[in-house]
Amino acid sequence: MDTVTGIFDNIKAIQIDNPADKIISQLKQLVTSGQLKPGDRLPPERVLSERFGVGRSYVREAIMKLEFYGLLKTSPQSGTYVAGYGIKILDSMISDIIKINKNDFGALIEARYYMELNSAKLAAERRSDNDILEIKSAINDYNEKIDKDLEAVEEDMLFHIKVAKATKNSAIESMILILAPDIIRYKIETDVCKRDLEKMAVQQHQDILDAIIARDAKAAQKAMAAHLAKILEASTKHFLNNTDDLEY
Amino acid sequence: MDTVTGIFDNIKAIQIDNPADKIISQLKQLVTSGQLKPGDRLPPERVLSERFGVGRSYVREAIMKLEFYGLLKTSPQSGTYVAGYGIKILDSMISDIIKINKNDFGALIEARYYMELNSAKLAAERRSDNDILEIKSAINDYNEKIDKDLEAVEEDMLFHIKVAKATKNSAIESMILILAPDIIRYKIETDVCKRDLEKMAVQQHQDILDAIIARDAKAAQKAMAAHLAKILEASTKHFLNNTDDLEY
DNA sequence: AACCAATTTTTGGTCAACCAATTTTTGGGT
DNA sequence: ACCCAAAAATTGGTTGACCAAAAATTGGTT
Repeated sequence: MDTVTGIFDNIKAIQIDNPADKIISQLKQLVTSGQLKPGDRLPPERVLSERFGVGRSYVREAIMKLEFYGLLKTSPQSGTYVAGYGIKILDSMISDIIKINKNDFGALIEARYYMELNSAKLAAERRSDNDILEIKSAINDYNEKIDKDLEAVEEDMLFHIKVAKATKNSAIESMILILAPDIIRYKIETDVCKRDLEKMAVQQHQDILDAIIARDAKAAQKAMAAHLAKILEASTKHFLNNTDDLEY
Repeated sequence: MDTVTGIFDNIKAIQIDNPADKIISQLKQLVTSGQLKPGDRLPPERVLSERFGVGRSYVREAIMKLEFYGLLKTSPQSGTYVAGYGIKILDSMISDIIKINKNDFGALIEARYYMELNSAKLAAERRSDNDILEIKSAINDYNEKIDKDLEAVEEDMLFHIKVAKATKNSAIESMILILAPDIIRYKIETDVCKRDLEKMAVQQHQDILDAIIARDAKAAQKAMAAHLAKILEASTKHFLNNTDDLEY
């Protein structure tokens, strides 16, 4: 036995969590325990870092994260304040923030599916002429790749992003954007887009575009549903789903 | 003239943007100019901070942000790498990330509307018995506040969050969560929820719950649409909307 | 020439010190 | 007692320095 590493091999795995997330947990506890009430000012960053036994960087990171979700508001030379939301909702939201970005693919694909249905619908209602041009361009890029028998996952995603842009709703656009990378990763990893499916997509994209051009919201939604049906079906088997009813 | 401040009053206002966002812009330029190709390793943080003339903290903040959206991946003692996505989509996504979180309320409310319709539907399909209990509890909290003639914006939001939890889809839950604070702010600022609307909500919440208990997806969706109709209508006047078709 | 172990360098991770603006305290003047 | 300006303390903002781990280099052995 030249080394003793074998014994400790599976020790280090614990404590993988980001320090910032642990700080968020601690802050949550401060809120739930009543030590930190809505509207209160947080202790100074220095105090927090000392009390939590961690560098100030992590405290700031945690605060930034919480601020991103609207739970904290920090004013430059004044302090950081808790949103005036009420303890119950604060508690609930902090809990969810911690487990955010640990989504399973099934949930991601499904969320995207519903999001995109609405995206297509609203795009059809509100698209400008320039939107049409951009979507056409994205379709062309996709088709070129397919013609050359190349992978075109990103070009497909870009098409969807352009459609989302046409909705003129920045919130919806942002959401589809947030989902995009995971979707791409999923598609590539699971090879859910077989060659024949990609060929079919050429026509499906065109159908969606045609409906958007015609400002036919219902047709656009239906075409999008058809386009996404396969990937939804393949990825949400763990949900008790019934995809045959398409009227959302 | 005791002071000369008057002259400089409107000088400082420029340069309001977060330094991190400017770094993201610069990184975007590196990508578009071809100096940084997909899959490449970024220059070390120190180099970037020097080249951009800014502290390393901001570089790290920008990288963290980009990493959150899946565009970068940083490995502890190795380096930060660009996602292998293709220049066009990278460019498009970075652009959108910069303008994220600057959503107008109209977009927010609308996005939430569609999200919640699906939330209600999926909740009806997948709710557990415990979900029912939690939703009931949220409804009770809301009703108590209303009975006492108190504001109950947060309690209402909590109801919606509980419904979202019942979907068992963490992605959808997260999205509703992200939208929640802005919605609350909007409601409070615009006083869109008049007293009579809040009274109506008591019954509407119950309708939604009943549909969820009955596992009637369509009814749940419809009830949710009715519940959100007013606020949607009030906030999306700048969109050319037709809210009378409820089949999403 | 090829391989491998020891060493050096480079990397992101972490922390502590400094800065400017704000707020609070102080103390002299009225 | 009150007021107001000056100084001290406190705040988040910003920067640079140190750490351990990983990668690259080196140099000797086969």
